Amino acid sequence: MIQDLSDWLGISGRSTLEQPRITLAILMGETPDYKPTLNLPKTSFPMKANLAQAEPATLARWQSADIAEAVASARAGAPPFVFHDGPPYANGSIHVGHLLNKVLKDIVVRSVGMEGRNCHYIPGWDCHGLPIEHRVMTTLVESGKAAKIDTLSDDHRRMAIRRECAAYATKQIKAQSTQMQRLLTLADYENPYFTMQPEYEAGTLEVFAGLLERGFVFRQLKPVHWSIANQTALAEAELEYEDRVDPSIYVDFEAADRAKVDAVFGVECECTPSFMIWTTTPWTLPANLAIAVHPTHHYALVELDGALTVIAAEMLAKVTTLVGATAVKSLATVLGSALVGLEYRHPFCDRTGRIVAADYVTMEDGTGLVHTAPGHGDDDYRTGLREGLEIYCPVQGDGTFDATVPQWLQGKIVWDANGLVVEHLRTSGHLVHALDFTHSYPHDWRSRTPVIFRATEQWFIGVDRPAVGAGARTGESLRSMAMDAVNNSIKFVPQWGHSRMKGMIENRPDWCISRQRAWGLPIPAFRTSDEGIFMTAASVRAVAQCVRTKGSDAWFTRAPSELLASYDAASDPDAPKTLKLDQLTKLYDIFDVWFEAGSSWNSVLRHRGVGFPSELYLEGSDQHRGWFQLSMLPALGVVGSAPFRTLVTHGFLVDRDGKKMSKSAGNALDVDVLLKDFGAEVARWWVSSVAYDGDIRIDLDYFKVAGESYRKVRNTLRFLLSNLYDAPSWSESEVIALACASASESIDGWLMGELVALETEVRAAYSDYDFRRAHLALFNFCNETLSSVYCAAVKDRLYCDAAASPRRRQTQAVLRTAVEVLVRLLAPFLPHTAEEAWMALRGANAPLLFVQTHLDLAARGGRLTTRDARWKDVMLARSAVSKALEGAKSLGIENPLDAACTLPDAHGTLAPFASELADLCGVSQVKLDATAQVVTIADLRSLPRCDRSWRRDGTVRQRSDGGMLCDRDAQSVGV
RNA sequence: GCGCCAGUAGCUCAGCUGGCUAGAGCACACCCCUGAUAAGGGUGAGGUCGAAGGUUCGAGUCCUUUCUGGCGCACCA
Repeated sequence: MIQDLSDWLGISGRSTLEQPRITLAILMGETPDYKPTLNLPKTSFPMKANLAQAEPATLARWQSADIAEAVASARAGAPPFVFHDGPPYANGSIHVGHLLNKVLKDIVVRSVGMEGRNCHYIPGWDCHGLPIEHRVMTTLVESGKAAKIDTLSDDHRRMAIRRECAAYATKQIKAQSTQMQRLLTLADYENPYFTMQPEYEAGTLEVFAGLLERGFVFRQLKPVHWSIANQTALAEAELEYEDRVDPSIYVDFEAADRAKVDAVFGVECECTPSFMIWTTTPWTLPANLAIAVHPTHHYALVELDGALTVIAAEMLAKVTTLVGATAVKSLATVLGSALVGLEYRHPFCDRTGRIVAADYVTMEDGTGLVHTAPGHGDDDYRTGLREGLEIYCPVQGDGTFDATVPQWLQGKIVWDANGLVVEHLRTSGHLVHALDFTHSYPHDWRSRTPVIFRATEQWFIGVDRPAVGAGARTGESLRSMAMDAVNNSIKFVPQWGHSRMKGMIENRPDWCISRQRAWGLPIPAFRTSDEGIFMTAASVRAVAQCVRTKGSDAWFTRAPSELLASYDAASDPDAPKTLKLDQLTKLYDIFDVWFEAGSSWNSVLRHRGVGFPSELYLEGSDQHRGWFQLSMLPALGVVGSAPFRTLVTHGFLVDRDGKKMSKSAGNALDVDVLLKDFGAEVARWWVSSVAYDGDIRIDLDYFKVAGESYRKVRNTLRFLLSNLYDAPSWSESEVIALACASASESIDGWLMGELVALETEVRAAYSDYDFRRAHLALFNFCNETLSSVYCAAVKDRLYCDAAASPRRRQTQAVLRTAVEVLVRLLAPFLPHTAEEAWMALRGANAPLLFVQTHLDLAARGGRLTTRDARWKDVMLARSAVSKALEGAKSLGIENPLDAACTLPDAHGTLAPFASELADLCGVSQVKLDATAQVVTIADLRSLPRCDRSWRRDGTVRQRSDGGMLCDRDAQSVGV
């Protein structure tokens, strides 16, 4: 609604449009140029961030000034915040997952530091293990060195490999460290921890000694992939799957007691029935101890060409066709569970086995009755453990049978045994059918020979064994302690981590901690002269002492007596009575790398005096099963409590379609490219914006978005800084006091209220690890509160008021306070940019931003600590004006300074703000009207425009210098 | 197959214990400014809330099933 100008002014009779005096200047056609008289913005803080070049410079400055050390000493006496880095594996270039993880951690380190806490963050690396050994071995094989190494003695061979691995790991760590520092992360990179450091290894052995002492450690048979050619256990990564032809045989196992089978099926058999099994590894039959059936599938007793056989009902047709049976008659059917407990006679070993139930039995291949040899299969092994069967493995390391099998098999190698077994079964009448079967079969990646599954002795940490001896929580098992910790003492962020980890702990099996490799920390066990095992808590501690100074290489280069130099059998209650140290020989199992990483709370937090427990562990959600759990179990066993109070997990990065990232799929983003194209700050800004608790989509486009948003924040900072070039050099407390003294009804007062709220909100979000919330609050504050509202409103007074006018100075005090607050709040996300702004504000010799703490305006702001609720109406009025102005454009009022507006103010709520409304709405004049219903716009284009402020506020007239100026500008210029 | 999680405008996300016409930012369209200018401002158009059932006076919000995707585990005798 547009009113006539004279109506609006309410001065229709008396015109303010006086005939201006015609000055000489105007006669001469000269208009004074007022631009030089304005206080236009000026700053050294550039609009263009140029991050790809500027960040490395900042980094170099930080490194040469050792800011990690500077921050540490500044916080020396402050309350500690213990935060512990989970060690990434020292292999390969860092990927975007590392970027996410390390930046999130750095945000914690820096935000906690800004709160004044002392956070000594030590970065770590996981160094041992198969991926490195595998990679090194591949190189050695390719270069032909492996053959030479193989000719060395065991200790020398292992040392040769270990030296290569250590060199490789060291190189990887160096490269990764550089990349992580390039992400502008703040950590003690001068003193990182590596799991291969001697002191670290000693710390790991101490943990192991503690577990041994509490009775959690035991040795037991377990099937592993075994290379006959190399006489070693192999890990999954060392296997290559190739097609292989094996005999596929169907075998009848005769029931031990006909009457019991009769009873189960409710029929009377005329001859002894059999259970038909299927296998493609006939050589494992000598180790058969059981037959597994599925408890809820149906099994039929059938007459097959005169013989009675039990077979899964579902498999009947398939099997009879295959074996070519002509007369098939099903006599009765029962559930698998009914068969459980029945016994059968082993076809060629003098013993009986029994039927057991197993859920993993499928109806895809075979007969639905699964040959079970606990010494030769993982499933079989678990079934065996559950059923209390012996983990029987008659096959020796060289692939031959021992003396426990029938004589015709003794000493035969398993591959020859296949044929022998088949022939034997054929002769004895147990073989129902045999054919060749081609399947994918694991092979040793080095010798290219097929591997076998063979039970070997391994070390375990039992999760259900009660703690024994003196110490915390005697009688409790690791599982029960872990359940207690998960349920009662650990805080999970996000919350669902609780149920996830609980489920995992409920189900986890005993922890197999031994590996048969060279690149790792040896399990310091010895073999005694009478073939026993010697390893006690005290002996492990003695070896730990040796390792502390000489490293774990000592195990390979020293004699047992040297390794046990500090061991005193007399004072070791667990020492075997007949112990003869000089007759010990070393065993060569190494620790699962998870055990090493899982001991970091001891090797790093306790040994280096950082503090225990850690306030926080922060890793990807895969670590619920990994590092979190495998750190918690040893700590519970040794200390009785978890090594962390809070677990924060982040999800995994997926591509824009939600698909997993992988190099092979070609959807992986290269960190170096991101840093080059966007800079670490934009990457960090993106990380801070992400909802990290679930899957995180990542794409170049999202970095573009983050870059835009970063620029917005940067430009807002720039605007603030650029209007402070001539501000008095207030001290921090002076400027805060001045800013906080802003009148509640002033734009400055409003901004101060918003600023206090922002500081409170962002700090709370940081402490909740809700970085996204902090990010959004900061962005909205810069984008909306500052850029769109405050800066726009305050421009006029900053540019046009006399430089030293109280009103302008007041606003400058608020601007300065806003920068002080923002720079601190932004520092955890954007350390480089925040510091850049900080130095633009305080000069290059300013004290280090990262040793500052938050201003804590809420505690210092007096009446501004809460927002003034009256501003809500003012802001509503402001947006109503925006809309009205939009409508006025069609009438030719395109520039808001050409407009005046009337605001309805029935209850006088706007009245106290009257003097600020024109600036706030960006128009030349505002009038309040108690009777108006809607905002109305008036066209001021026929009023003279101030040459300096471009406003048409009704006071514009020609001044002594010949220019058309409003009162305020005339005063500013002094005419 | 099992456990945990997610699925709301083109994109990233808010929507608490179920209740007015489902919100924000970005992107987009149109416009303004040219004294934050390889900047700044305004307005606007975008959604059958993965799908199907159910509970309820009423569901994006609760229950069941299902689809898609992620993490972890198990499995191929």
